[in-house]
Amino acid sequence: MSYPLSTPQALRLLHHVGLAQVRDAEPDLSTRQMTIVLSIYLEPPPHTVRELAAKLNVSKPVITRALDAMGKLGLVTRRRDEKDLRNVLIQRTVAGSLYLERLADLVSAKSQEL
Amino acid sequence: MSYPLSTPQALRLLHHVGLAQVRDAEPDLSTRQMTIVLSIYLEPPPHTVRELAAKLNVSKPVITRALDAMGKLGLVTRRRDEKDLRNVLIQRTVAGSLYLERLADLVSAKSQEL
DNA sequence: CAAGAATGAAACGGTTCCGAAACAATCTTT
DNA sequence: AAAGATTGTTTCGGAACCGTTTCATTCTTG
Repeated sequence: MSYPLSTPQALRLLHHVGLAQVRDAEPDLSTRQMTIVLSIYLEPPPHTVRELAAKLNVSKPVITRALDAMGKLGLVTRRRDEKDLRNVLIQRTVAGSLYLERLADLVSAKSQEL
Repeated sequence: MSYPLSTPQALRLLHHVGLAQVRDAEPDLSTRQMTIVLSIYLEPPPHTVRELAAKLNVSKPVITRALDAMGKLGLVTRRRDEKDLRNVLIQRTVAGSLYLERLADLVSAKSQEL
């Protein structure tokens, strides 16, 4: 349980996270990509292209391409659904978990110091 | 003063903010652009291209182009420094303040509910 | 089993972004 | 005043992303 962040505290938190992302030469994810990864890791599976497209209010190709890019980074994987071969099930990876864990620690640490 | 956010809470917070950004058809800022705006509004002026480039660890053209884009959106303005005409002073705008205020309210509200 | 619906991916053209190098304007140094 | 340094912008080719349309595959329905 935590008290709400004040408005300036909220902005400083976002600033800090952004700075860390930008400064590291890491290929930093776009806002869309980041939101997609978070959806996959925070909400219960199974995840499909169609579902994510609907939830984010974007077209399906946007999701497909984001998955291509993030798959190349090893943050997610795709597997065909054996129950319905039209579906593609999006799966988590160890690398993706580590990535988000580091990110969360960053946010958590900064919010503590505000 | 607030207790630190737990790691999953921190990720949910980022997820929520990302979702709001992506769903609104608003031309959503890139991570770099967002970080630049936050730097301009959170840290004391004056702000120059050179200073921002150094702080974000990116090249100067990156800043120039981001300022072009965000200037078009009305989030920032540029003015030449009269003391040293080589410098460009980056300035805040009303629209930019409103934009960040809405964003901060979003973060603040969500952090409260976690 | 044939026709239509659904799913995800690929193709296409246009826009935006990037890094590196080159540039114009201004200041500083000698 | 001339040479060099500094600042921000522009240019260039290449890469990434977007929205729309089209496609291949698979399922569902009549």
